[in-house]
Amino acid sequence: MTGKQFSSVWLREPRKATSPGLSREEIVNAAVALLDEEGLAGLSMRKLGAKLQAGATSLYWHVSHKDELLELVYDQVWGEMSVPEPEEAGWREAASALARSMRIVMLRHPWSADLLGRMPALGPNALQIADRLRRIFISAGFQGIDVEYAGSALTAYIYGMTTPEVAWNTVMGERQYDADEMRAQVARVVKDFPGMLERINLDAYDDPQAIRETAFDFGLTSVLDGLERRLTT
Amino acid sequence: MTGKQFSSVWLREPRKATSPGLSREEIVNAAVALLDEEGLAGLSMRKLGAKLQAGATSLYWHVSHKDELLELVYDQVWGEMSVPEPEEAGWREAASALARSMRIVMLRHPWSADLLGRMPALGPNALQIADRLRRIFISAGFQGIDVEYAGSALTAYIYGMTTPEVAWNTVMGERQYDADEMRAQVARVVKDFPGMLERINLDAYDDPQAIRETAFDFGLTSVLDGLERRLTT
DNA sequence: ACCTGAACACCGTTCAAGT
DNA sequence: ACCTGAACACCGTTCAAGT
Repeated sequence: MTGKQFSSVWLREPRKATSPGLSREEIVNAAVALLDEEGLAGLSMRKLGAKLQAGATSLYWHVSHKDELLELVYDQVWGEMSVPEPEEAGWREAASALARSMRIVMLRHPWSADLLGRMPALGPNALQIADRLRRIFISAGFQGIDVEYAGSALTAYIYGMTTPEVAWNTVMGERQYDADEMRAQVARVVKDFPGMLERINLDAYDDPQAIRETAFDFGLTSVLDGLERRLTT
Repeated sequence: MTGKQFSSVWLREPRKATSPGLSREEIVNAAVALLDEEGLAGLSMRKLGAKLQAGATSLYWHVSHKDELLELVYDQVWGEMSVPEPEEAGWREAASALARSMRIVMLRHPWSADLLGRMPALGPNALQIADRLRRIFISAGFQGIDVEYAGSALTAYIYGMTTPEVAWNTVMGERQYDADEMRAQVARVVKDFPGMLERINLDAYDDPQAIRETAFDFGLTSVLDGLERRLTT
């Protein structure tokens, strides 16, 4: 309709990093802090302005709209991930490390789960990880476009798995629920599906932390095994 | 902080489905229509009220807040998915069908990608799919909590893969970009990573549709192979 | 039982104006 | 070059009041 042009902060020159006024770095750091404290819904241009002791609208000089700000903080998140050089560590080791690192960072910055997969990842940190990801599957022996397919499958698994975990933590963090009461409520709603009732008592509402980590590794091993199989056939 | 209680539309009795006034069904249908037209950001209580020829705040009688409305439309989406009975179709066939169906539905209702994995799925339709998912991996031979692990891995892959696809479509749908120009812009930003430059010309910006489907199937086969391997070791 | 309007406390963004 | 305040067009939600 409106004919909006494709745009990204990373496709235009940043404001000169000169001395006076707010720097991009200051803004991003304050934004990340605010996001960590109050979540994605808690980040408003007004609050961020206040945090920087500036007028709410001053930010629009450094950033053309809120989405650009989000692109900036998004890349900051990619910068927190650590992935070993695949040529040294071996591809499976590197892939596992990437997966676990991505999960940890998402759990540390719950709001990042809302950005992952929805926002162009063209920032320098994101590109660095993307390059390492590519080299992981190159060194595994994939060729041509399969390198990309394998990479997509891995990252899809990682954040597809971690997003619900983050959402769960967020809901649970706001109020400590009684495990038995939750079980009872879910049981009520699930009563028409007898097979699912048993399962409710299987998985512990009590220590989700450990279970979720096991679940993550279970799936990760499966994905890597499945990808490895593509190489031999 | 606020001590918010865990709550869900599905945990309390609905308003009586009596004759007068708005019905839950009317509301949900109108909401889905509005979402399809204008996306998640386009759904406001005010607009939905107007669409129903009602005051904006009338909705609060049927729904205690916007999140409950979203839970309702969310379950509607689950209702559009079709999964064969795993005991008849065989587990791999059923799993593939579920995956493809989920992807299609997400592409049809782009806003659903923003809800998946973030919202409790306790509605009747969601539970039905969850039950089928469970039976898929039961009939595959998984036992105990592994049934759940396998199910989580599969669904994580599906929406981890489809969410970026939906986001891409949304961005692209607003304006038709020139494929060559996009390539050039990405090339500029990626210039420090020589290995990635080649890749840009590999994957066609021209027919993403077909490529994305191939990518989806590639990863799906891998995930299923990897899960199958858990059974034999 | 169901709906209304006014009101409250917010949003992102634009823009003329200031220094 | 950088920042400001006022203003515009929105939000979700509450609540007293209506029928």
